[in-house]
Amino acid sequence: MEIRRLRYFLAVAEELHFGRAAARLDIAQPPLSRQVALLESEIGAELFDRSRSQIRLTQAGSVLREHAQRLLEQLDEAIEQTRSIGSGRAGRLRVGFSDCASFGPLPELTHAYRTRFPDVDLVLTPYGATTLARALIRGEIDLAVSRQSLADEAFRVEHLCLEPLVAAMPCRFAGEGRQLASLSLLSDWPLIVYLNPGAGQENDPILALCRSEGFDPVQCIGAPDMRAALGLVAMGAGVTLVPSSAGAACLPQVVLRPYAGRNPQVALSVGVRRDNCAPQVRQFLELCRREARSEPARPAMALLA
Amino acid sequence: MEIRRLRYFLAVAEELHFGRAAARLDIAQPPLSRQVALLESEIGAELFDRSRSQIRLTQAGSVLREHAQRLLEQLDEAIEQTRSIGSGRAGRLRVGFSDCASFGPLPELTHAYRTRFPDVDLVLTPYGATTLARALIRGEIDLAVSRQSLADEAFRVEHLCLEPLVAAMPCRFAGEGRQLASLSLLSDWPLIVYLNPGAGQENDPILALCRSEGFDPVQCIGAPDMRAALGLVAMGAGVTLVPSSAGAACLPQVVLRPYAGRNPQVALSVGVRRDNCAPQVRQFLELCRREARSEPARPAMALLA
DNA sequence: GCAATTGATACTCCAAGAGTATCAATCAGG
DNA sequence: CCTGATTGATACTCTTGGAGTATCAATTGC
Repeated sequence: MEIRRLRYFLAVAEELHFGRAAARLDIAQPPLSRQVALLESEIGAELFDRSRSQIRLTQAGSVLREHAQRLLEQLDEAIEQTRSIGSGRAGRLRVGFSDCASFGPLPELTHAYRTRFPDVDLVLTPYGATTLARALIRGEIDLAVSRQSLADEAFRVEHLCLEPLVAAMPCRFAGEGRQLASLSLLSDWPLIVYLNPGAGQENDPILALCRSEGFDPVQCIGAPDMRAALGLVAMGAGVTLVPSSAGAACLPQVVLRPYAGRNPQVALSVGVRRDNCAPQVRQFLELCRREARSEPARPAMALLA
Repeated sequence: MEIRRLRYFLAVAEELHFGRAAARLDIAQPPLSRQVALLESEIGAELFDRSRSQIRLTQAGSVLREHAQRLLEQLDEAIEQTRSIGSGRAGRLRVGFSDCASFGPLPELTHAYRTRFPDVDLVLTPYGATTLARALIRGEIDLAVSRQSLADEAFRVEHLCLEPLVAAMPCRFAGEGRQLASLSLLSDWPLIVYLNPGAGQENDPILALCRSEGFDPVQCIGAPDMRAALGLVAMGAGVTLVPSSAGAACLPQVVLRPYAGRNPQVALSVGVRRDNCAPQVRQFLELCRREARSEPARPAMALLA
């Protein structure tokens, strides 16, 4: 059974005239007659009553016509839907993000993507820092957005943006100035670290930064994520460093202060499995790159305005 | 788009292995790869992720697989249904009958047909004597069963059975004997005629029979159908002649009496348009012929037993 | 690093579909 | 009742496209 025969049959069933049907199909009449006859012998049923000059559908032909019409419509629809998904206009995109990625450009990016691709089902799932990479490896998500490094052979990682770090400290610790003259001014308070909760605190990049600035904090407190770290700061437990965009989620008891000196420009990065070449992924990443170009990282001072 | 490509694609989607899929389809692997590639370029979407040694379905492929599976099932079902109707195992058969055809072999015939072809929707519609032939001409029914003659160039007519006529008279008119010595014994009572209500009474075959037996009834009363005629007999309005099988519908005030002499053996006939070669019609008529052979008309005396 | 597996490619061959010419049957009109 | 027109079927040829064989390239597992 070939679709062509159904199409030919349907044309004849609608025109009830081999000549007109052939013209509509843009073929000659004899092959049309032949194909319909082949269809009839294939099914084993007369589809047309040719006893008069005006042909008519038999019962069997009438039923087949309805089926054929429905089938061809469904086929077109299936192809169109498949094409949409293949082009990235439709389908599904699963983005996992670690908690501290909620701040920064991700909300705007997802909004832009949804606006550009309203028929894609964008599934956003928060993950803990340790489970995000695993979800990406297992294929539970297509994209992983995180501030942690997603270094893995199987991943391709792009930076969404680079943000300077700023000091987060309780209001009552904070001095007058808008900017800390040096990061070492924080050395008297406990340092709250949170970036790699899975790994040991000793490897934390914030702690490493402090050491490179020439001091060791009096104490090091681990927190599972940035939000928890800011909570600890609000409670006066210590100080920490956060990306400047974290200001959006800052608690009233906390002030953010840029500081002079070396600033490692913490990155928000997006990871994707190298073997994932889904158009939805590709287009999301392209959108990321465009946004990154058009909207450079806000200067650290902006959040104090 | 050709069905073959969908079948090939589905095989690969299920096996996730071109070699095994090709073996299942009983073709070589290269043409299978080619056809799948052609399907992909036709749709304009990658259907398989071939980046690893183990191929996988893409989103688009996964969606197309579901559609293809459903479509192919529906196609098979459509063909099977069409085939059933074309063979006469399923479909619809519209039988019209005039009232007086309810008596005689029609009930048993329809029952036998329904038993033999349970999937055919047998539509039985009663018609008045005048509307039956019109319905057949218009194609509103496939078969017309009637005791009237359905003579028309466009019809093919077969006799279902021949039945002797018997006299129907009110109990109080009836004499002692089980059989009338002669039809002319009825000459003193009004004759009720009903066979051709559309045509004039003068052409009624019952009246003609009486005349050929050598008498004119004292009066001639028209009735629209046999049931009405028997009602008139029950009310003592006169006498009539009915097919012997009418005993089944006889009222208690009426007795049926065979009579000696010429009996025109009224026929129950079935008419069909010559251009109607539907298998349901053909098989119904074949059933009629078989029944007619296996069950000859009951002798008139039987109904008195 | 090498052998094995697996899908893609190049090329040939054949079958099936499409075109041309023509026939047969039906129907309308004189 | 005959004739011409219409319409679908048939015979034959040609071309397109699908299938087979041989082979290559890439990936994977030992």
